[in-house]
Amino acid sequence: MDPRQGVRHLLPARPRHRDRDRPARAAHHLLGERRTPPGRLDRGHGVRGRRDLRLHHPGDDAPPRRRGAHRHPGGGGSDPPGRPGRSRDRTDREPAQPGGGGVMTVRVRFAPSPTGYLHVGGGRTALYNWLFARHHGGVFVLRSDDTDTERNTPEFQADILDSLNWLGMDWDEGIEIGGPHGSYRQSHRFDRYRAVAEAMVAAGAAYYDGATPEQLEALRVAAEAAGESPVYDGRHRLSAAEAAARVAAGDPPPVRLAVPRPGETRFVDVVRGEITFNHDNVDDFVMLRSDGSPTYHLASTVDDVDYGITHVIRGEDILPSTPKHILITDAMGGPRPAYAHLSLLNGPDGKKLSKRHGDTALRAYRDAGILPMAMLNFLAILGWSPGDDEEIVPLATMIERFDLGAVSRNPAVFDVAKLEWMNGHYLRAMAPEVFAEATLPLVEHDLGRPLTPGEHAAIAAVAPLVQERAKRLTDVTPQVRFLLEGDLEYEAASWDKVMATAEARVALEGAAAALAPLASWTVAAIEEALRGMLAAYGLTAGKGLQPIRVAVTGSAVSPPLFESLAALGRARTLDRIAAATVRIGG
RNA sequence: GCCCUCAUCGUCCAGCGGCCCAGGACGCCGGCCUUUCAAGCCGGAAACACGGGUUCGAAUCCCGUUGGGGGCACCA
Repeated sequence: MDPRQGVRHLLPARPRHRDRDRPARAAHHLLGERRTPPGRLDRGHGVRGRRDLRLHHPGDDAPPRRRGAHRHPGGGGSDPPGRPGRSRDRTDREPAQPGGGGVMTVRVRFAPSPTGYLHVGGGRTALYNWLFARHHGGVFVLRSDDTDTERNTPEFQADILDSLNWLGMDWDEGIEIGGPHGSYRQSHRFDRYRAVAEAMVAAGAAYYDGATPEQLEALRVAAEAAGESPVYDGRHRLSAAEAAARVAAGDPPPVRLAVPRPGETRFVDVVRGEITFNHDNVDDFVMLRSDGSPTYHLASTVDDVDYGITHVIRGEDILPSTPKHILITDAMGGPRPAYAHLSLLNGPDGKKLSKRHGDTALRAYRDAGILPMAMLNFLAILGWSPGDDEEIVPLATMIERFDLGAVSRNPAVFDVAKLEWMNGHYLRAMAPEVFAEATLPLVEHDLGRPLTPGEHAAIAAVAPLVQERAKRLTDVTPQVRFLLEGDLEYEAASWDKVMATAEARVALEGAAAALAPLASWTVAAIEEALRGMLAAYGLTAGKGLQPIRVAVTGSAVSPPLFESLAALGRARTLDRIAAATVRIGG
């Protein structure tokens, strides 16, 4: 981060004025020039439809309104005539450039903290941001919210990048690739956050606090007993002199935001509509810790302002923190971004998705043979619908139709069964060569050794048949195991069920006799020989072929038999039939 | 405890006051096809949480109840 930017934004403070709702407003004029006149950016409202998409709120100058009109259709906010009655009239058909103002580029960000593997919920949040940016021709920023130096690891950082790349999402600015705003790592911007916090103190929007943990705890207990919200109201705030004394004594106090009370923060959430928070329930939270490091609220908000983020699309878990972010944004004099809070993902029991429900990390699905496009598609329609009844949605269609206003408000259950169905669909849609190419290395990996040329050829031969039968890439190895060199293992249940029949011995001996003299070892020849054998002995295909299948593949479930035998080769086929015959007898 | 939020089949989504005794998808059940298993095709069971309003008319609007989810740190 360019340190000078901080200086430019942090001109001397002016006396705070008395607007109780927005005490920090004075800082508008201190912390940098106001970008666009209010109202200008608000032109994006020529939209109607399901939900409002506010490209920008005018901030303090005009109350949110559109959503209300929508929610109360009778309330006078009727749609303009001449609009097609299409129910799916998307709200953000309107381009990112509001009519009257200058060009406004949509800028969104995904800002994970590298404290764990990127999980599916994070992936979905990233995807919705990405789709929104691509839909509007905007900018997708990848930021690293790595202020928690204790818990961050390079491994997790790398995993986030890997997972995003795996899904095929690219970013226009951010970590790894840089951009006009510096390193995009919060850990590199502590000076900037501190400067903002100090400027806010100077402007009266924040203060140094002297409350001890014990005092805080006592307040919390008292509030709970009184049936009130456990919010700290700044009663132990320090005077400038006291704060200076603490600093001098080597015991610097933390900086808290001065939440104006009474007061309220109201905003229009793009997916949820109008939301109001009474400041009696908003804490004077710590922005800057006593060690000078920023908390999430400060760092994230400062970055959103500094990076010119226009739409903050994130998980619903941060919805209750939004008034804090708005208060800081206002104090900085930045235009408020539009907020969109996505509902969270749950496990099958309706509880927050966790390891307890199975895999949560994207990486785990990748390792378990899920195709990136399947995961992407699945995540996309988990909480959003492209508008028709299609479930398989090409990427281009997603981008074309993606609409934040049409995103579901319901928490969604992450349904692995549906993911697998979708994965099977994408697996089958692959070109056979591509499938084989993707699959063979995986088989080698499972085996822990390279395939011999013979095995390679045999597996490649049946790959298209396996392709139709796989739900995941990892389903392949078990299905082609019988083609590997070495002894065959019989699956016990299959053997017991099939080989106990009276037809088993007949079929095996008949097959050996029919196959041994074959002139050419082809699928067609094998089929002809075996069907002839069935007819000769009066066996149905079901009865007569299953023993051969078990003898040769070890299981009652396998790729189609004739092709399997062809791939296996005559010698090994006959060996296995002979071995099985002996085994029955013995 | 306090605050926010959500509420249509088991699950995801459609539904934006009459087109809905509610539509699609996954899953489930049955059938067809068939050399097993898949795939595919056909068919079936399966939901507007509850109670009040508003309205000629409500799954759709309002209020309440109940239930679910989230948040309430010098974590993010």
